[in-house]
Amino acid sequence: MSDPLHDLSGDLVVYAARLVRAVRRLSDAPGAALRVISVLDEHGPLGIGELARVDRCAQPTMSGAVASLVERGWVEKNPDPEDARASVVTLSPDGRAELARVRRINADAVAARLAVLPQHDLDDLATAVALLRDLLPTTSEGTL
Amino acid sequence: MSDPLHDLSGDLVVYAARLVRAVRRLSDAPGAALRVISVLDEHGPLGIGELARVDRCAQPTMSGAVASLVERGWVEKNPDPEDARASVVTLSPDGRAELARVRRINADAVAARLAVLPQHDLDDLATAVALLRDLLPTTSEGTL
DNA sequence: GCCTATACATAGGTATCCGATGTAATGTCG
DNA sequence: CGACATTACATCGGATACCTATGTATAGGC
Repeated sequence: MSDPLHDLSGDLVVYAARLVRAVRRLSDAPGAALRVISVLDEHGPLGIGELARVDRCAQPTMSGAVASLVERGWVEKNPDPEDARASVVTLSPDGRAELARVRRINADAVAARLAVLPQHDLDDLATAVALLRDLLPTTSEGTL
Repeated sequence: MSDPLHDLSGDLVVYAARLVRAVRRLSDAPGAALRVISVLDEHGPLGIGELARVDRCAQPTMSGAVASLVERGWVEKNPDPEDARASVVTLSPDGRAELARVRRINADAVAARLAVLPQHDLDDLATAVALLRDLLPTTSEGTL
């Protein structure tokens, strides 16, 4: 009855969720905002709809998220020169700095904790990161 | 300037967050409710305050979460026989069934995805799960 | 019997999401 | 070229999930 692959897959989600929840409290920046600027950092300037698809949220949600990011000065929103309906959202220097700040906070916490866990070495960490990264399709849409 | 431990630690959080976000959409159950019944499943009956500490949320938040769980029939809330101020929250059979259902959905998705990733074997998954699990202190309170 | 600490509940506010719906620009097709 | 569907967003109304501040009742020390 016990299927190791299945059981471990379930555990992976549970522990990943708890890690994320613990780390989120370390910085006061809203999670939704961080996700958006993180996506912009990786993909470059994108429209509202594309951002929503990549972030797996509805388009109105992304409209609101981008509006609040503009208020914070973390992104710029300009009309698309090639399509008067569309917008182009660009990461600003302040947004890039904020992203770096939060990532550093997260990394500090995880790295410090790992340093006192002798049973896990750098290879284990690299393995975990590669597995989590590969689990999510970048563009296509599977069940995940 | 590049520190592999630090960089990988940051990436771990980013990819874990994306995995969790992707998986959350697979079931329609509220995430807060699932976390609470998951904690009850592991720890057994707990009071409101203890639940809040374990789940890293404020006590009023947990009061509300438990109230909605009682409405759904997933937990029972009874007065603590040894302390008239306190309550004891207990996982119900329906709650246990819901927990199993969502865990199965999550595990199915992750396992299916891993099955088509030849570069990751069961050992890699076990390594990742162990690392994520050990990252979080069970009771004490570090920076994580 | 006080007085403080503890276990919750309530009130009020913010952030984050959703679906439904409206608007304006784009592309298509006869 | 004009009707029409499609696309890219914005707005609205509402739900959920958090928070802080504050109130209430019981417990326990002296």
